[in-house]
Amino acid sequence: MSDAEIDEKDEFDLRNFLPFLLNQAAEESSLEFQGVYKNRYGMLRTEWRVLFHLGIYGELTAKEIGERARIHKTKISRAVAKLAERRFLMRTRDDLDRRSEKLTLTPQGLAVYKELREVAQSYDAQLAALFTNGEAALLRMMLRRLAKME
Amino acid sequence: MSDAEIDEKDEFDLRNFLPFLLNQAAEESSLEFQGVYKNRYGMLRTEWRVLFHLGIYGELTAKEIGERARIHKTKISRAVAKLAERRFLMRTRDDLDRRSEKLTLTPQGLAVYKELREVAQSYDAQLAALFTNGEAALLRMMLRRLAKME
DNA sequence: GGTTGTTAGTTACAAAATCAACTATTACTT
DNA sequence: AAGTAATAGTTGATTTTGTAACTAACAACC
Repeated sequence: MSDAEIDEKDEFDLRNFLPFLLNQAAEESSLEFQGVYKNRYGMLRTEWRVLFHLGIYGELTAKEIGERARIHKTKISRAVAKLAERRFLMRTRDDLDRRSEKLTLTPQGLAVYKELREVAQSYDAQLAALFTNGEAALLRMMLRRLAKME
Repeated sequence: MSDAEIDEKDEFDLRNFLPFLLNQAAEESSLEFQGVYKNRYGMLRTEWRVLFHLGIYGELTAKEIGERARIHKTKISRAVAKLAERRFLMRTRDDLDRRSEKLTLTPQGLAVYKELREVAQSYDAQLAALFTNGEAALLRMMLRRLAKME
């Protein structure tokens, strides 16, 4: 085997490449939770995110949700339309700026949010249980930094 | 404010929910690298992954790549077709099992892989520099566990 | 050796994401 | 106040993904 050929066998390991690892972990960890909101409520990923934002923070505009979760406005727009159609949220024009509308969950939307929150919390606990408390806390911190959320 | 209303203000924090955090971090961390393979080579995510698998491991079948990276066979099929069209890889029927074909990079494919690998390595280093060496190593380990890669 | 079941990979159709252009409203500039 | 630019959100066209059905080759069983 020549030196050139040895060179081909490189040491780069995909299984250590952070963007790849993050994607694999994100995809894998989304699966179980996705099963719930998708099969049980016919929801899409952006939809539960919007629902959660409203459930957690109360009244928000589409723009605000988009900024917080870094979701493009067309995605938000379509998710909001679907959630409104299913009577999970209500839109009211903002009288101070009539271009935007304030979004709030309906009682049904809130009920669904609360159910999903339960599932989310226990799933999160299940994932965190793979590590010690300190490790899990560190992981969350590191992910927030990678996500430029801090 | 009634107890019921106080109850609505819940302590669930999306910014700590692992599937959400993982997704945000994955998306954010993919951006810069995506810019390179997308703008420079008109490649899609699945395509660079296939390219990398072949660059790193040498000859593989579509099925093997799919298993290693947990990518669905239709995605692989299309990625392989595009890479073949651009002469980045070659397909040769496996004579022992003529259903499958062995995939290998062409010299051009290998050249592109090497360029992308450079970018990937320096980008990875840049991300890892957000943490201490020990933290980064722990992060990779935790992500592999979450991705069920170990 | 023919029937039935599996497997590798492709293709067709439906669902969803992306990108650009659009409407309506507000903000800025003069 | 008119004209221009900017912003919130929507819509339509294109691209990409996901799902299911398909072809071709192999395996197992009687």
